[in-house]
Amino acid sequence: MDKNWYKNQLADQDIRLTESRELVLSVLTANQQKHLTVEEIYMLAHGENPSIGMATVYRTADLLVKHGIVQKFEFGEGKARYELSHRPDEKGHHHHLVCKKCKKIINYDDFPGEETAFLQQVEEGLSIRYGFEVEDHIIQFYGYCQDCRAV
Amino acid sequence: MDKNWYKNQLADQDIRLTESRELVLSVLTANQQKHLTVEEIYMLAHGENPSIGMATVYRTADLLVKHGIVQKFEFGEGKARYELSHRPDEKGHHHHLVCKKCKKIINYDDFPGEETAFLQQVEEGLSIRYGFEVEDHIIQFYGYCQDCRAV
DNA sequence: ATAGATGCAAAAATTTTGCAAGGTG
DNA sequence: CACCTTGCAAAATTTTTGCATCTAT
Repeated sequence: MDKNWYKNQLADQDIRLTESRELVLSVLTANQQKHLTVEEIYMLAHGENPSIGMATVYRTADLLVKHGIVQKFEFGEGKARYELSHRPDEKGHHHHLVCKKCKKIINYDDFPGEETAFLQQVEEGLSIRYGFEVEDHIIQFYGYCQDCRAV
Repeated sequence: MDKNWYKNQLADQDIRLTESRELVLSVLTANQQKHLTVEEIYMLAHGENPSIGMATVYRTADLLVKHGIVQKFEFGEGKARYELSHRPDEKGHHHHLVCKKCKKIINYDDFPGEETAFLQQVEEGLSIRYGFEVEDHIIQFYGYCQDCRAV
């Protein structure tokens, strides 16, 4: 991925490119498979540039979510996690498995065909029946991972 | 639904049937389509029996979630919501649409065929490829509702 | 009788906000 | 230069916990 891929996206949406925002985006870009918490983003960003504050990370994350650049997830831990967004047809698009015992979060991306078919049907139906225009979705499976299931 | 349907479920899982738990379950039973917050459950329960405390509602909700009787949802509001669980093939099973503008949460349950097929394939695949045993899933669509889309 | 459940209040943890100062287009 | 953004600290919110008391089995 281009090191500065987000500059156009930001400019196009009238989001000022500030040092903090670049920093948050670079942290998320370097950890795309990791669903980071605000605290984790803050620590990583702070390591690069200690002048950044926690509130800015919260505000930046919200802003990027609102503009569709970042996706917010919650896994019942009492805090949110963030990842760069990937469209369903893009490389990098994935969903999550959450282990109820060890709380591990596993990414998976193995069912593109089935998912596309399912989503297409659902989104079409929602548009027709509810007048609802889907922009995004979250699919999570809860259960027991290989390690915890064995016990 | 039988007024006391949960008594057996609780007994079978060695959960003591206390007044508070009965109260929380009766509130959830009476509001099955409503994804209540803890505070809302507390207010309704407290109206019936003022001796119940907030901490008990938190503890009871957790307990019921752990035993699969209740499902916990998060919609990015900074607080959790709870509903009685319904298996995918059960009447009452539904998913949620969340409007990004007005924050309305809409239930939908009209895609049993597509969903069943999709879930079956995915859950089977997850079991084979990841050794992950699925117990539950969350599917949410984010976008704009009829009212907010119009603007 | 005994292990488990409850209420209350205090504490913890996460997220939000006000405001003066600084940065971006 | 006007407006937006930031950092800091304080505040607000939600959730968790300790402990003495009570309760279900």
